[in-house]
Amino acid sequence: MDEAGFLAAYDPRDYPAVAVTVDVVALTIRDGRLSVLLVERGTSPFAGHRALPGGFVREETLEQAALRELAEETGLAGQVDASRAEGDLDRVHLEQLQTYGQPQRDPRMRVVSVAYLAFAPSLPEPTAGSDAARAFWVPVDEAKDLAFDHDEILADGLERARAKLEYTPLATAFTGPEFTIGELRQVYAAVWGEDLHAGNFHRKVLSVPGFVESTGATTARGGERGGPKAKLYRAGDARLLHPALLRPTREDRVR
Amino acid sequence: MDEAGFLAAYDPRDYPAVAVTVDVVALTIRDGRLSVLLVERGTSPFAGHRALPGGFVREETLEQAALRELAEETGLAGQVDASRAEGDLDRVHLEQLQTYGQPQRDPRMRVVSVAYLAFAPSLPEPTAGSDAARAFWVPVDEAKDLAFDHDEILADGLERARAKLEYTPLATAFTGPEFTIGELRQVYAAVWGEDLHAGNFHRKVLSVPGFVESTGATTARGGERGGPKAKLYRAGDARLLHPALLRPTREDRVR
DNA sequence: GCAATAGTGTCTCTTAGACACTATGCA
DNA sequence: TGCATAGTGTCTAAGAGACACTATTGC
Repeated sequence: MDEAGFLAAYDPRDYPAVAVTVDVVALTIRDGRLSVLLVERGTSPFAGHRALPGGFVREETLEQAALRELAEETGLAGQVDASRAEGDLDRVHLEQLQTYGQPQRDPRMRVVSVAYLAFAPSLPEPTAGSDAARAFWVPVDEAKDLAFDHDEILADGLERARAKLEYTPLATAFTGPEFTIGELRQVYAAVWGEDLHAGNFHRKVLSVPGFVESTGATTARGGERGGPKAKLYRAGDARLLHPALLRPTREDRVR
Repeated sequence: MDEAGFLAAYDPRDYPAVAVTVDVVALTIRDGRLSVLLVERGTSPFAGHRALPGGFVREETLEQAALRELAEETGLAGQVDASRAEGDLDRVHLEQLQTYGQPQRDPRMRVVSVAYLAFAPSLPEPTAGSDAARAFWVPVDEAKDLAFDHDEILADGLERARAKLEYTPLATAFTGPEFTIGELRQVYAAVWGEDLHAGNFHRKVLSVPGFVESTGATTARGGERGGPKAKLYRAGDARLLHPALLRPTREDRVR
């Protein structure tokens, strides 16, 4: 940016207008399935198609714009709306994903969209009757034929999420503040789409420094279909997993 | 983006103007040191400061904009300028880094900048007398006090580059089309800032499927200070290294 | 000859993962 | 009682890294 001689004589009106938006790939786990937040479009283009929630960037940071869109669509409060007591969005992990700027990605005008990726614990269904009535969670394998280039954005978000579970403790962003090792394993299974060996997973998680720390408590009762009470853990202070928790090897991913 | 009711009534002139630029973190290895391409700013703000090369996005993709800026600043030809026979930029690896959009990052107006990261083999110094006379390569540990938020962008680019060498074969983007294992090791040493054990590195590189493939040839002569002729390799077909080539562990990176 | 580098051999320690097993608690 | 789950033990194979060593070449 800001090439010296260029900007000196620059007037924004000399250039075709470019709009900047944010789109959010918000992931959660509902009923054991990895799901993404979608909205239904009412107007052309792509009327009737589903799309990622998003909107124009105002006088705010890009991250604030993403949080604002997320709060508006889910009907949940966050830092953005201090008037509500409960800050459900406070526990949401938000990171920038990638920026999409193909000239024709929006048929109306040049729109550059900064995509964000959010990991959320299981949130209530957006309440009907609110502004967010048209937003809903959809299992990711049923989220196809989205508007614009949102199929591609979603695919990029999913790949990022799957990779991040390998070397960061972000799986805990999908759980409540306290969780069992079994719940954590179900997060990995849902995101990666494959079951993991319970015993080996258990030992592995406890052996990675700072991944989880014990609360000392256990669940009030065992599993619905039997089994002992499980110990409860909370997220540890590690920001990276060392050694990492690698996905089961797929040779075809390599080439 | 494209929130339905929102866009229907949208007029770009209703919103404060936002400019979109690209900035490029172009890395190469010169004299064994990891170096970044910088330009000197002639005008306010930050007159006299060094900055990353970049400029406004025109009617082109974001990636084309980054390639164009890189070609303009280095004076090297690429796909962008088909009139030149040699496409030195063809062998440059380019990927999107991140997008920076803090409202006050440019004091004049709202500028959202999409940063790109480039890995280049050792390129000739930008020729004096050309348009690119004010661009130059600077060892990364001497690239400080850059204009705008370019210190942060450079730091993010370096961290990305270091991480990418671990699990991708992109180190070969810093070498010529044919290289020795020793040259490859020097790339890793320069980017990571630490020496690697020659023997173990050698065996490791050859053991990763698809990282490198033998050309059958050897260097014409041994090293300048003695040693046998080394076998020559070219990049293999792997896009990911499996198993990865991890950096020497630093516990302090984890928390 | 000397120094530097290419490339290989070998040993140890850690980790991933398969498999087996015990203990607990719900229906 | 039967079954699912929590959690642990044990074995094997692979990989990282330390160290040693030989071979080849420039000076």
